[in-house]
Amino acid sequence: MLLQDTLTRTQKEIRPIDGKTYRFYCCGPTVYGPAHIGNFRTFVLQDVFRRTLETAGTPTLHVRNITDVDDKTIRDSLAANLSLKTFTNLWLEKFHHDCNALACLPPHIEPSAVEHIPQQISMIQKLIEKGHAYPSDDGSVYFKISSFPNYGKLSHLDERELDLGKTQNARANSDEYEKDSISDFVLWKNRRPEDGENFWPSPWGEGRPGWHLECSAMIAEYLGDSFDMHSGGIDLVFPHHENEIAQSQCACGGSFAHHWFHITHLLVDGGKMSKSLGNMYTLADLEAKGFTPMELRYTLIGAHYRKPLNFTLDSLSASREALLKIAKAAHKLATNIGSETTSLPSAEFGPFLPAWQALNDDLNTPATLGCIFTTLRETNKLQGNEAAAALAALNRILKALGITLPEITKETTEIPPEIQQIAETRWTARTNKDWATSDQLRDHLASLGWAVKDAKDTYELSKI
RNA sequence: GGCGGAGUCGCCAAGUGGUAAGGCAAUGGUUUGCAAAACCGUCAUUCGUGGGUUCGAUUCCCACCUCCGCCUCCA
Repeated sequence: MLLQDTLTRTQKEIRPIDGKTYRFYCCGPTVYGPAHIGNFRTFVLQDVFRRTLETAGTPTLHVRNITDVDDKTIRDSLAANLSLKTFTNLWLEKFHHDCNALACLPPHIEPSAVEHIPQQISMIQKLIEKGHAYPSDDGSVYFKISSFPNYGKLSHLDERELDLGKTQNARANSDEYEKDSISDFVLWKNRRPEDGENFWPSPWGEGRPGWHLECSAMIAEYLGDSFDMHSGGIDLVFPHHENEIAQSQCACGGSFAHHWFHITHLLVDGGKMSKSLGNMYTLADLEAKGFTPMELRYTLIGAHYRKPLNFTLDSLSASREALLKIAKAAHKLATNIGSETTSLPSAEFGPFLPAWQALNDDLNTPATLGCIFTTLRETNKLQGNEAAAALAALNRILKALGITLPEITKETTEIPPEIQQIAETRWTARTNKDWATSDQLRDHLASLGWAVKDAKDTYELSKI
């Protein structure tokens, strides 16, 4: 498959370096609160990427960290009067629940930052030894950007005019950590009162690791100095990923990530999602409004990953109908297969080849969905083996997208006897062409929360 | 200010130097006593504005307008 690479700004073929397993790292959540739909856009797209590779027959090694020690987790755990571990576990559990509901495959390795502090300390030591980092008087350690000429390649710093002077003044006025150059970033933070009991011993005194370092240390541990891909939200390009490159290449050598895959942020109602605007949705929020996780997933893959996705509640309703439409078409195919089908489901994409090609063309999920509907119209009349092949192909595509279809078989809900009684009475009236009574009873049923649909020789009751 | 992105039907959203996918909504028909459901159709001479290049541009170039994101923590 072809995929855009942030560093080179070109589309590159996705192929494992070692020719076997595609090994990639995703920046995971900071577990200090519920993940919102913006977070999940990133995780869902990464999941589609992985599923597409695996569908094509390439095994993957998916590593995604948990950031469970940083400013926010410490601040909020103290505010909640819980230990850091207890606090972050709470949100980690919630995160796993949401991921599962959204059909995101669990990463093969999910390292916790707080459990890799020794690795982080040894990486800092290596950086100091090689002259890429320096301790300050207060016991913090900084990365020396001037020691890494390649700094800024990913975010194309040379093309930007970073007003470092302005930033410097702002920092100088606050009693922030000391550093030689304003752009130097912290690797190890000295112990401070507001950290409570959350500090660890180090050669530079008690303190805790800097955020950027966590990922570098865990990557070195599980993927080594060179691996296939690094992925995350677009906001992480600078400075987070830039800093990771600097730390990792200086400490370990190697080429670090061969491909950078960044997912653009989603917008809500055309603007930024924020708590103050009240449009920061979590999965639980949407479920409370009656939507399903799958409807959210469908919505999240409804726009190309490099374009802003304008999320609205209406789009969730549209997704619901669209999913239903696919489900009905799939059901029709299944019905059309009949009993005389002899061919085994093939591994080919058959009539759904255009959909598969779109997916492999820079992960164009919206085009893929479009192709599915177009093809579905043509497969509508297929029978027997052809229907079987089409259905198998459709299922392969849906699996790559991580989409599961809603049940369209009639749910056998319990019908209360009194409701059944009214319906019977109405049916009798209807059979006698007593339309007035029939319609009146239909309205009555509706007011009781039941819809009645007439067929030729029978009727159907369903809850509204 | 710098960097990056976006402006395509009421909404969401692909795409392309050769005459605009798809979904939702809407709407017509078949069906129905009427509905609902289902099925079959219809639905952008037009792609922010103004120029330019071209046989031809929505697609390339220039200018402008509007919007969004980043440059501090952020998926």
